[in-house]
Amino acid sequence: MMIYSTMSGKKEPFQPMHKNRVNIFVCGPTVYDDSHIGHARTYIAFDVIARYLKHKGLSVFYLQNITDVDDKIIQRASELGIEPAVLARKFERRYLEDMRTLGVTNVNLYARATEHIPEIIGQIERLVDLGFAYETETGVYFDESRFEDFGKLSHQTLEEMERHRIDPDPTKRNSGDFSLWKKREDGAEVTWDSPWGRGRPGWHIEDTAITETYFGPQYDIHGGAMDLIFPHHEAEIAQMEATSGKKPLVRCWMHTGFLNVKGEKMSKSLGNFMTIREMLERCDADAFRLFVLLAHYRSPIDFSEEVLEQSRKSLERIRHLIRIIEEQLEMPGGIVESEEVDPILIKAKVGFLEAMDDDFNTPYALSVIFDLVRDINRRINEKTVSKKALKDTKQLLGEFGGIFGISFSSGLEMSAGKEEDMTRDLIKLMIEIRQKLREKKDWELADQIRNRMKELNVVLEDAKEGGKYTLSEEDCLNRKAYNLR
RNA sequence: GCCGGGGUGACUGACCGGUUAAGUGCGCGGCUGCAGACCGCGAGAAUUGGGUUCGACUCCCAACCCCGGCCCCA
Repeated sequence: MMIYSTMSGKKEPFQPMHKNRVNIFVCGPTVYDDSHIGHARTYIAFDVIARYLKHKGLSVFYLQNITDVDDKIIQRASELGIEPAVLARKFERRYLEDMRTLGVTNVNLYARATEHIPEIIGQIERLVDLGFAYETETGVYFDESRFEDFGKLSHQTLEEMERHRIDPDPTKRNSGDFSLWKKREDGAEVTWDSPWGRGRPGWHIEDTAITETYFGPQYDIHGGAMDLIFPHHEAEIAQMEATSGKKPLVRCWMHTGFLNVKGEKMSKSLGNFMTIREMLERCDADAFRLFVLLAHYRSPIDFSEEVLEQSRKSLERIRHLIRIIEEQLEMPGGIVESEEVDPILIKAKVGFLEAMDDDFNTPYALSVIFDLVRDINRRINEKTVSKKALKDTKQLLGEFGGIFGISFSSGLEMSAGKEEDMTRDLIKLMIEIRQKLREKKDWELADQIRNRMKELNVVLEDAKEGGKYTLSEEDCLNRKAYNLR
């Protein structure tokens, strides 16, 4: 399996450090507000990566931090006149709800920064003892000039990075030195005791404190979006490699591309964002997952209603085949019987695995799925497919869906409450009546029924034997004009 | 300025030095009373200029353009 690493700038064979075990850490959110769909893109991508690694038989431990102490949280909380911790817990809960709705279910442990303060302090102490960090009146800083590898991830030199820093703290030795501990005597803020007085952790230290706690000084994969490469990940490398003396901190650095709107990065500051919640009000989570997977994880993707709608229709195409297969399987006989595994299925399976093994090429894997769908559709029409092959197809699509975290199943047999049972019976009644009318060639009345039903979101489809129906789903982001920006 | 990622058909978006990517949309045909779904066929592509090559969307060089990072950010 090949994975692209930001460090080397190319695809490298992936070998876990410990036999079958993969330790993966992905930078989590700062919980001061609802997450937007750009965050969702990254977390869906890594969810699928974790799912695939598991599918390969690896034992995956997926760790994510929750930044629950930070300037933005403190600021937002004071604006709202509530405790920072209350604010952080609220948005952490909402974030976790969003992830569950999106099917992002493979994180083994969410680690809060505030629950690792002793580990953070311990790591800073070691850095100070080793001479990589120093204390000033304002806090404790990492001395980048002491760490010669600084810049190796973002491929920059120290001099290059020192330019254009905005208002460096005057007590720092080098303008690029970053904060490990911020001294804060102010009683209103969130603070902890430390060897350097009361204060709170700097930006980067929580991640290495957390990963060291659960993984040790080295692990397999570190993920995040591209904007974290510098300075955040660079700082993590400096902190941990300086502390432990062991290199590299991680074997493989993986970074996702942005979700853009009209070519620009979606972000809070630009105001062009849509929260996950807003999106989910209008769109099936599975359609959004497909939208994300239709592009490679490292490529930027441009979000628009139109493309999301295209994704929804593409998903329908797959689901429709499953529906057809289920119908076919219920029909007695009439189809060629065979016990052989169909070559079409082998081709699909091999193609899918090859695509995923090649740096998680989900767009290509999807094209393999669509090829399979087309091939099976054709064979169903030609009546040259065995029931076994249909069962296998359904099973295989289920397997692919499981890796993508997308339900490809038809959705027709949803929870059947009494009312839904009755609705179904009523629809079937209408189909029967229409059938009689059609036999009498009363097209006008038959069409009228079909049109009226369609207005009620029940789409009737005529077929030789009777007829069938689907409940049409709302367009992803239908009608309601939703203005981005 | 430095670093990184890009420029592919109407839209989204991959692979690969020579063979159809794929999806959506569109056109034609089939099936249909019609429609839908489905099937078949089809149109349509590679920012520009050089170079390497028998042959380049794919490699190299240059130019142009876009996006991102360098304070915070998935």
